[in-house]
Amino acid sequence: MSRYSPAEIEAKWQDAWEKAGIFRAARDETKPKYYVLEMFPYPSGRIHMGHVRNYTMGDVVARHKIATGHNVLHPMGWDAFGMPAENAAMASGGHPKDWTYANIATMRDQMKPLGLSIDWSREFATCDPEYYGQQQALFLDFLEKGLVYRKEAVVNWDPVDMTVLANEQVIDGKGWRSGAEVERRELTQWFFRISDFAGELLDALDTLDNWPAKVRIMQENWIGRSRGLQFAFLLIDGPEGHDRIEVYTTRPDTMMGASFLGISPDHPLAKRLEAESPQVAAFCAEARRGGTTEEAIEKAEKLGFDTGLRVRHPFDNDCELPVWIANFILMDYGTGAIYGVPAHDQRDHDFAVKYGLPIIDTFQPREGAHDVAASPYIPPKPEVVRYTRAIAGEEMQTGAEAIEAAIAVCEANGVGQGVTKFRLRDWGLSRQRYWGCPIPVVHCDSCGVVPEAKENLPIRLPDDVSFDLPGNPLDRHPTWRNCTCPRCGAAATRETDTMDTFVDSSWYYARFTAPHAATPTDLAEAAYWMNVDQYIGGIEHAILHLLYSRFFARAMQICGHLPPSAIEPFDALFTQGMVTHEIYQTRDAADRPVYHLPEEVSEGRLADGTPVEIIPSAKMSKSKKNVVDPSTIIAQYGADTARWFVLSDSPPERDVEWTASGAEAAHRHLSRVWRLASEVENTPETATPEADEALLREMHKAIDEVAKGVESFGFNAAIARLYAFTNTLMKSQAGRGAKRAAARTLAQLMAPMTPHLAEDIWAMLGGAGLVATAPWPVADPAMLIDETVTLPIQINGKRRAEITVPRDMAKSEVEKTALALDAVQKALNGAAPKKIIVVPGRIVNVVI
RNA sequence: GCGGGUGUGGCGGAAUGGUAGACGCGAGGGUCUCAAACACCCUUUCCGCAAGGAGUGUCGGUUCGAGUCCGACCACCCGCACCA
Repeated sequence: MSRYSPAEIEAKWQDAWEKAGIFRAARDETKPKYYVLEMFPYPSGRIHMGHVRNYTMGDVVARHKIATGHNVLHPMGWDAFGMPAENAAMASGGHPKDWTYANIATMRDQMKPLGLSIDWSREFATCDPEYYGQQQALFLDFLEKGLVYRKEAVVNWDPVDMTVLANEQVIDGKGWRSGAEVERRELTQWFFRISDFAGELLDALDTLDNWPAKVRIMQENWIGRSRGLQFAFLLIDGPEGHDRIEVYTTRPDTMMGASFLGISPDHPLAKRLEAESPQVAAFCAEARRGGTTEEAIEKAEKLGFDTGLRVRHPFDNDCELPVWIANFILMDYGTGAIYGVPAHDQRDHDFAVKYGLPIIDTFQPREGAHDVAASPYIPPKPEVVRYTRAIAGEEMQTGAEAIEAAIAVCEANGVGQGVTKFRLRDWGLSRQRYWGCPIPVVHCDSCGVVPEAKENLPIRLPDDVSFDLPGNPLDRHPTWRNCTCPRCGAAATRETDTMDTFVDSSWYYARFTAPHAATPTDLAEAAYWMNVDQYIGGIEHAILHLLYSRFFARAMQICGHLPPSAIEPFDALFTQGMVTHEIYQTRDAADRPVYHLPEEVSEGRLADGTPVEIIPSAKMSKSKKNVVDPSTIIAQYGADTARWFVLSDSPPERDVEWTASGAEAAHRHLSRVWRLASEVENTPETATPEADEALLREMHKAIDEVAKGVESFGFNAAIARLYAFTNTLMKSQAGRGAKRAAARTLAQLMAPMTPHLAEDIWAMLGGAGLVATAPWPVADPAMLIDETVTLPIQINGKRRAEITVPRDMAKSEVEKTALALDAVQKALNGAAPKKIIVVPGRIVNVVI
């Protein structure tokens, strides 16, 4: 073989790794453990470049950790339940199970040629009964501990997917998957008690130092803690059973400015009135409809209905406030009722103006005036204000101080109490779908809802189902739901709802530590391997998956399935950018856009010569046809080229644009490296000691900088450094020994990124064993410091000259040398410099 | 509206407060070849023939020295959004 032949060497080395079993993980107390995990894929059909980028990053981390003496766990599996499988079944008449497992087989076959350091013996799919059976066991444990419960609730109903969605899965009033307008329905559903953990999940974010700040902030906002006062207004002549309205406010300091009371159309009082009055019913129907329609319209239109009822202000017996039903008040936040202070709140102001309600100023800024009739006065930042209608001090700093003072006064007067509320609500997990984990409970006429007995797990999905009708096939299955009550033995029916697929991905990381255990986890294995030291995936999971997983780790710990140390499952998180590509577009006869695959376009034209419009790079997507198939690239250039390219060019957290020229350049470079290595043995033995020394110094610098890049997710910088070192090596006049050492080190440094090429070179140059397990090279600090340094000479901060001097030359000597320069003398023009700054080894600045 | 982020050549991007533009792409020129492919070499921030000057979104500040720190602004991107 005389030229770089990736197809040959990649198969060869993958085989060698497999035979050596070096990626198989086992507990070993003598080594530090390292668990690296990439977010497991949904088996949608084929892998895409985004997967390649994600798994390559994880592989670089894993291989670097192996080389630095860690016991590495690097598993892979499949997030295999979900709607697309059912949709495919509905469209083509197949079975979701067949579709899913076929996709898994395809994608596994596509992934293996990438040469990832994965322990495939731990592979599982969440749709394997062995996995979801353990998930059912977890569910039963959660049920026993009160971590999951059943309640009737208004839920988000996706009319297209015909299932319920969690709040987190509703984006802009639309289903996260189907994009359909979400409706509100009242159903009895299962919920995880995640809101009980709201405070803890929020506080613990502070401990996640190695998570991106962005993700922590997003979770913080999502959990949404607020501090306020909850109290009641007494109703005057309210309907029977309604003598008070509870409200929650974060601004009790402005309570004296209240001019109306608003309740949600879903508030119990509103419902009571609705039953009595067709007018109220009509209004509430209108208001509810508005709740999920186009946001822009909703925002503009505030709708209110005066009930005619009145409440008494707790601090002013003479003050009576009207009770309105308003469309902007949400039943599921706070108490579903508010008091409006138009003078100090934009929303209340809009409402008051529209319906002619009073605007009562409760404080004014000390300087200047503000007409609250025109717009509400909201202090831009905490400032001292004078309360004209105060419940605490007359003069106070707005913000937290005023609010706490007002709460204290209210509590002292028996008006409510200070409370902390969260935006986060319980996680509804019931889905009216087939292709998910069955909820292991039965409904018994005499015993009610009964947990399934653990020995009956897994409750398997039936295979004989049809998808010719919308809705849940489990509901219409003739026999599957028939069972006996685990408690009384009478005939009973199974729950036909399945679990949200986010449940599956909320604990898979723990299952990987003992994928074949007869219980959800094996505590000894979990204690050894957890936490995940480095988790890598997309930012799109910043809230849903990562928040649910954090809840699950806590819940599993309560049930004894995880050790206390695993309360936060992911020590470090890295969110990688996407792979993008230009979009090639033409227009059809009706001027509609037609997209073309990159391989159909050459020099801006289709094969028939039609020019294409080039639309700037965007995330690869099948609909825009701006995709390249990893398997095609591997066949053309090899996996190492694909790996090298997705890591180069852009920082890993940012998007990287896939270009044909970039891929070719990557391949060209790898060919050059291979050729360079293959020619090292032809290098003459003799060379100058200076050339050898210079090359070895460069080698140590490369070791130092590449290691820093690899350790800090600076893969693009590490690769740039490797390019530079390769260029140096190619031009070097050093002798065979020095070149061999340098090339071998180059192989080691490249091994995390291009493992096959690295093995081949390593073997070629007589490296012992596999480079994958060879100890990572260590830079000699002495070799990082040069004997002479080139110092830029600045005059007033502008570079004007440079001098090359011995590294340890005395400051005074450097100063003297610099001052003697023509450029400096010319600038000084006979005068003495005001000041000379000498930073040893760095710079000289002459101030004139 | 609230929260967060990012602005550096034709492009992707490098730069512990110390030579801005590493490395790659693209472009231009050249060597090899009958020719091409492959490979290799040189140039490539801008203005200028040059000497030299300007330059990291804008305006200010701190500093001997600012892409980097501080303040204000502009632009773009992302997340959340009638949350009381």
